[in-house]
Amino acid sequence: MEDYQAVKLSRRERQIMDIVYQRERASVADVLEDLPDPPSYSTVRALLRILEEKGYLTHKKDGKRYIYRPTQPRHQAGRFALKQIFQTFFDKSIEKTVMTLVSDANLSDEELDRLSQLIEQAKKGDTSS
Amino acid sequence: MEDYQAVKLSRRERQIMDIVYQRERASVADVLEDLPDPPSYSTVRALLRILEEKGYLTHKKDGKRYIYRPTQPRHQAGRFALKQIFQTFFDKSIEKTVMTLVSDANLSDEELDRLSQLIEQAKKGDTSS
DNA sequence: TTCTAAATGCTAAAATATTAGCATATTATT
DNA sequence: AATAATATGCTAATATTTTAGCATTTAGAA
Repeated sequence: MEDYQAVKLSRRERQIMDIVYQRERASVADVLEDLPDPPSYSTVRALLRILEEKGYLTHKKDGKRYIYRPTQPRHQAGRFALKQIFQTFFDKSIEKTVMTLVSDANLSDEELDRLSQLIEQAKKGDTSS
Repeated sequence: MEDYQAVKLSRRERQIMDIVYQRERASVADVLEDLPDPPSYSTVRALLRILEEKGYLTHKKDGKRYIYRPTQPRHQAGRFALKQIFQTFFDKSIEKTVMTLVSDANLSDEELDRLSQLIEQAKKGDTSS
């Protein structure tokens, strides 16, 4: 099967990773604030510590508190996550995935223009694999 | 926070839901086959039963064995999952998400043409929100 | 510098998820 | 209709996750 990062994570761990990725960096209080069915402060601290032990997060001190960040770059993690999605829900088809996104999105004209450009580039550009 | 379906699922439950969505429908043996770090047959049965109790799956009999299917349509679940992804990793921007997909995809010319068409339609079509 | 508020370190309890195994049922074959 | 092979039903043990609480540290204000 797929060797997707989040496969290994427990429920709370995933929730927390999502929050930290969304915020790019987060204190314990930040995470607690965003967590559904919020547990106690020490619970969050414990989970952040575990995620750091497992190598998914690092922290640095900011004043007297810790600020956590993902170790894996956001963009890279996003790609992994997308891969998982289109494999699972869209017959492994990136085209179908994009179709769904664009159809649902109600993008602005500017956004659509930029996408057109990108696609034109792709058509001309690399025919490589 | 987000009320995303998978938020509630345990690690194994998610793995199994992914497999069933990927296959559209699956027997116990199918699931076992695709599961990373495969557990025992009865383990898989137990988890499928639990997922059915929770309402995520149904089964019907096929000969003497059960075939499980998701209760929520695949496409709908896919949309939810995509939403989660672009909120978490792409600044809530569908455009950025599509950009990443298209850039990484190496789509064929036909696929790119179809996407162009879709975008053209979107430009003309609904200006609504 | 002392004090206070607010943070982390650590450990162990409680809850939940994961697993295996034995009993029973079902289907197809002989 | 008896049998063998292959399913499921159920229950209880084990492992992991999730949690709280007490001890300690830290940074800044008085």
